[in-house]
Amino acid sequence: MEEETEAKPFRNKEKSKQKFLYAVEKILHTKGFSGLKVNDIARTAGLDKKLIYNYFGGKDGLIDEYIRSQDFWSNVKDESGGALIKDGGKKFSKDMLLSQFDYVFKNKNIQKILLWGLLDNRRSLKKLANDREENGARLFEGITDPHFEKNSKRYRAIIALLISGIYYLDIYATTNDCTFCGLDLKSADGRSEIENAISFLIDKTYE
Amino acid sequence: MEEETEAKPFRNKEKSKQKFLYAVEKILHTKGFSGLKVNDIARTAGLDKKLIYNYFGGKDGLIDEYIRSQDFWSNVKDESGGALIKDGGKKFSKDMLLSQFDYVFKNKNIQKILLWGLLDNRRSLKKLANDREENGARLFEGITDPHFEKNSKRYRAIIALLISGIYYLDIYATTNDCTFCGLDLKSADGRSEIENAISFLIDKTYE
DNA sequence: ACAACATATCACCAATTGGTGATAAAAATA
DNA sequence: TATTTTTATCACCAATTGGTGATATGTTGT
Repeated sequence: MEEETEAKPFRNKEKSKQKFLYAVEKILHTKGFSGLKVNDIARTAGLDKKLIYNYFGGKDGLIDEYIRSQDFWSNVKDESGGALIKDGGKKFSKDMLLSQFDYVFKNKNIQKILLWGLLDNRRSLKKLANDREENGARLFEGITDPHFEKNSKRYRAIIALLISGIYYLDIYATTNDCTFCGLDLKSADGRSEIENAISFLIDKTYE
Repeated sequence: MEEETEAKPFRNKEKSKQKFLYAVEKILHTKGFSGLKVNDIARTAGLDKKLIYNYFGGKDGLIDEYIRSQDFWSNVKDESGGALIKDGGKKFSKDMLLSQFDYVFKNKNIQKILLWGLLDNRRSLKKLANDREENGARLFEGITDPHFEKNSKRYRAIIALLISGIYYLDIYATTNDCTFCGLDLKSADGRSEIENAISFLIDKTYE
């Protein structure tokens, strides 16, 4: 059934590296952090563990490369072309928060990496944090800081609280069956309630 | 120097159990979750690991008991004696959130346990979650639900977001040097900015 | 004193961990 | 073809993991 063109080599370094990266993802998804053992990773990838040392310098190097391969902020884009500056970034903020709430809930890999950022502080995780900060800087310095003037820092604090709350609730909803403040964060009903709250708070902030 | 009364027995089951619980805390504090190995725990406690199996049934039992020993919500009390119902729980909500922001930041053990709630879902962690839910239920059902009526669920969602945000930011601040939304969450300045935001959002919610 | 019991230690186990040098097999090059 | 380089496997290592039965030592009651 799977007749491959024999032209491309059977042994392929890049393909093998990809297999390892995918193995990390798979184990992370099924067993969590504690399941990330070199032996397991190699077995999952269907390759010898020695290659992990040859190609990535060890388990840490492999994990670092996996983290770097996840492009977290790719879904947050300013699609309106700068026309929204007039509202002080209100619509952009709201859209960004709501899309993050949905994105992080669906993307379990990102959840794991966010958790990593709370457990460890690897070098590779700092790249992610810096990405977030740089991404935010564009919004803050360019749009909201001028709009809120004296209260610009309070606005940053509000966004920090909401982003963090969104992360936490999404991760909590995934690993936990329990409700949070009486809301079922897995149900469409509970989630739309959170969305309403986000929208409401942004509206009030811009009043 | 340490002349102890020879009356109390040198071998003491309860004292030994306490040593194990303290060892868990110590390791959690220094090495984190991954350092919690039976051998290390026993060595840290200065006792034989066999006792962990005798007294707690194993590592999991020990950890469960450690988690149960942490009384999370002890610091959240309604000290006003019901006189604050007239304001719809506004002051209580604000005080509760602000004190949690401070408490979780200072209490690193609680941070670890909160993280645990996002990683695992142990039985013992559900007790904590239930405590939080029951604690919240008193506030919601008794005070804020009647006050907000139709919007009672939105209020719950707002509190959920703020509590979660507070947890995340506190944990983030502890394990990370980086800023969050341009705010230094370790500095008094950055933290008071968050406090202002919490206060501001609650005010707006009650408007 | 003695036994009976609770408390704690020890020696040892199999399985798994991270890690490496020698070697095989495939590809590229000549 | 023969040679060299890259890619991958294998066998093996020491250290650590969780776990237990036999044993020692302290404590209590008679």
